[in-house]
Order: sequence, then structure tokens, then C-alpha cells
Amino acid sequence: MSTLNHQTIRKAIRERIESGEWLPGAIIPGEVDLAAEYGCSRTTVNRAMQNLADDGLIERKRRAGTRVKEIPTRQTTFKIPIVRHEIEASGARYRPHILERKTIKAPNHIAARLHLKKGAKLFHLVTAHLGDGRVHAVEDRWVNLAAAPDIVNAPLNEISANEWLIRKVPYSSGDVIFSASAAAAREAEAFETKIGSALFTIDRTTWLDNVYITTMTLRYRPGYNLHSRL
Amino acid sequence: MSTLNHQTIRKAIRERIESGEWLPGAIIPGEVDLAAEYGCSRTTVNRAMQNLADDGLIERKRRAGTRVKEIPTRQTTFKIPIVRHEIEASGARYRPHILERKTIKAPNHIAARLHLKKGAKLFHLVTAHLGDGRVHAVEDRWVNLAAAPDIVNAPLNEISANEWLIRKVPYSSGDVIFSASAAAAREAEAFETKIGSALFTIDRTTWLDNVYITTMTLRYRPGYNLHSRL
DNA sequence: CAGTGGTCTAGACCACTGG
DNA sequence: CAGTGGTCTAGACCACTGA
Repeated sequence: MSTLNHQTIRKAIRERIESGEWLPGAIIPGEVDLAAEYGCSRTTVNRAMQNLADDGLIERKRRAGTRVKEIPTRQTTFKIPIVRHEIEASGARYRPHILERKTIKAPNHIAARLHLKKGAKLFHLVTAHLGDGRVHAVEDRWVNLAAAPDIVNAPLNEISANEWLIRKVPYSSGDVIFSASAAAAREAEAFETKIGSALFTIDRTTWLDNVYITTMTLRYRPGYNLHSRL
Repeated sequence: MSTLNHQTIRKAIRERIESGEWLPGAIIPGEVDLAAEYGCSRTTVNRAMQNLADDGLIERKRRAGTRVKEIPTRQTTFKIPIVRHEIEASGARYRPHILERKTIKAPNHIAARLHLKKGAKLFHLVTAHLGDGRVHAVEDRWVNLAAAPDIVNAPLNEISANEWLIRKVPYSSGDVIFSASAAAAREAEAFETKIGSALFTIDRTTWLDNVYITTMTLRYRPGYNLHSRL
């Protein structure tokens, strides 16, 4: 009957913190004591406590014990959306529309982002992501041709460059930057809005083992937002 | 010498996935096999695999085994910054400056956000967060006076409302929305920019056990961005 | 240097679910 | 209904670090 799993204990301890039984900065009983109190093994308590530490609620130090954080670390996890999925989730039909597509030498600021020498050959692609014909987002992407030469032959009218690259190097690492930017002429036209409109923007650079693959800027239509739980 | 901890195994398996040894969709050997291969207990392998599942690299199902995800779930964890910390981290001196402060009946859209009846009494506070005198962000906050009546007496010239509330209800839950918005007259003046400039914006609503405490909109100075690793 | 958390082990039982 | 992952246990050793 008494469910002694780590999730139950985790929740119980969380509630004791939230209720104020253990105030911020206060020390929490050691794992051995808690194990005795809850009638389970220390392993189980340990697991619950490690999860709470991951959540940013407590701070653990060897020898010093476990304390409730003075200022809880607020953190949220965002799933970086795949544009096609966002559009299809809203019930619309997805279609990528290529606005620009050419192979050129890297401009300096892009070469720097991809850690390449000046003048390296890059594939430049500008795509409008359409949902039922309306532009949902505009993507400006540069691909390192040394890392992914085949992209010049990819059927980018059917599959977006992003998904094509994910298939090629699925488990690469990356940087993400969220910001707000002003619509330039191209975006203003695509979104049927004024130049200078505020657009939610994601910058992303991707690499695998020190080989930089691609960098892109994704500008969403006015009014778009990203939602999460704290 | 052979370090058999779960982190080592986690990294090893990650590399086998990234190298393409196990392709997306393919099934991975069971925990027992891997334990034998790496010469450790199943518990350790299990831990490594659970972490990889949290990372979004693999998918695990009882009976069906573990598979490499077809489309890796891209997710990042953002630490929600405390404005004072951001400013102090840049070496500047933090000071909150109150632009507006009054107790009024809730406008409808705010009452809705806080799940309150129309006309409930709220505390409305507009704060400019200054770093060495320059405005870093403008905060527009509404506090449910039924949940936190003492805020009317808080020394908000010294401590920001956010930090005051964190001290009061440290471990509340919340919603977070990231977006881009256009500077209104007040923000344009504060940031010394034009009306309509694109501002990175965080909306946040906080509650504890079904009692809604506060909702706020935080607009950052032009050029601000949030950075994270994928 | 002693006490705390971090981790591993071997074994066990359970829950779920695909064949 | 059998095989997989999910979890718990009891015990052990280690690493770190504050008193």
C-alpha cells in the first residue's frame, strides 16, 4: 500500500519544501535518515534527491549535506520545434517554398560562425515555410559544402533542408539563440506586414565533432510565440 | 583503468549512435547484453540508458526494447535569468526604478490570466531595471493582493518585486512564453529607441496550488538575446 | 579525518506489451 | 505469456570536503 518508489518520495520532499517545513538555506536530513523515515533503502532516497537537484530545488554537497536553495534555479525545457510539425499540428498543409538558392563564397560573418576560412564554399538557401499557402516562417540557411556536399542535389521542394540534414547527421550538437528582430524587406513582404515588425527569431548553428555543418536564422511570422511550463 | 561508471557508458553509446553504428529506427541491444559487453551490472547500463532517453536520443518501451529515435527530439534547457543577476554579471550596478505603482481593479484580460473574477483588487507595478543607469528591461507586473497582500509595503526601491515574491513563495509553478513584441511609447522612451522596435519578451504567470499569484511581461532592450546549447 | 553524497553490484520482483 | 525495461534492496567502496 505505501508506495515507496522514488517518485513518491520526490513529491513528498518537494511538498515539505514548498510548505515551508524546510526553509530556503536550511539543511535537509541526510539520506540515511530519510531512508529510515520513509522506510526504504538509501538508494531510493538518493535517486529522489538527485532528481530534485536536477530540478533546481536543492543543492547537494558531499560532507556538507543537502540544502534548500536560497534562490531556486528557474529553468524550463523547450522542445525546439520542427517547422513542418508546427504547421501540420495546426491542421494546415505544409509546403516549403524556396526564395533563393545558390552556391557562393562565405561572407565573413557567416564564415566566422561556421569556423571556416574566408571564402570557403557555402550553399545558401532561403526558404519560406508555408502552411496552407500562408508564410509561417522564413529560414535563411548556410550549409558547409565540405561537410554536406550532397545537399545541392537534395529535393528541397519536397523536404525542408532542415529535415534533409537531420537525416544526414541526426545527432549533431548545436547552439541556439532566441531573440527578437525587425522584419527586413523580404520578411515584410512574405508576412504581409511592415518593414521593422517585431519577429521572434531563432539562430541555430550545428556541428558534429568540430566539423561545422550549418547555421541558420529562422524568423517567425508576427504574433508567434514559444510556450513552456516552469 | 576501465572506468565503468554510467557516464562513460552513456558517452560510449552516444558515440555509437552518432557514428551511425545504430541507425535511426534501429533497435539497440538489450540492457543485459550491454551490461555483459561493458562488463558492468545491468543497473549501471539502465541508468545510462535512462539518461539518453531523457536527452531525447532514444526511445524505450517495455517488451519492445530500445530504439534510436527516427527524429531526435531537440530540446534545450534555459535557465530563466533573474534580471539583477544578468546585470551584475555584466559588471554593472543594478537598480530598479519604479515607473508606476498602484492598487486597482483588474482589467479583464489580466483577471483572466490570473483566473480571478472581474474587478478583483490587484497591485500594478511597472519597473525599469537599470544597469549603471541604462535601462536593461522593463517589467509590467500584476500581483494578486489576495495572495500576497504584504507587497504594498515591500521596499521595492531596493529589491525588485520578483525577488520579493520569490522570497515569499519560492517554489511556485509557472507558465513561460517567449515572443517578440513591438516597443510601445513607454519602452521606446526607456530604451531610447523608436516606437515599434523589436523587443525580446518573456511573459510569465506564477501560481501555487491553484492560487494565482502574479503575472508579468518583461521586455528586454533591443539586441538582447537568450543563449543555450542543444 | 570523519561524515556526506556518488556510485556500483548482484539479485530480485514487477509492469507492461508485442507476438 | 514471455521478454523487455522499471524499480527496489542491502551492502559496499569511494571522493570529496568541512570541521
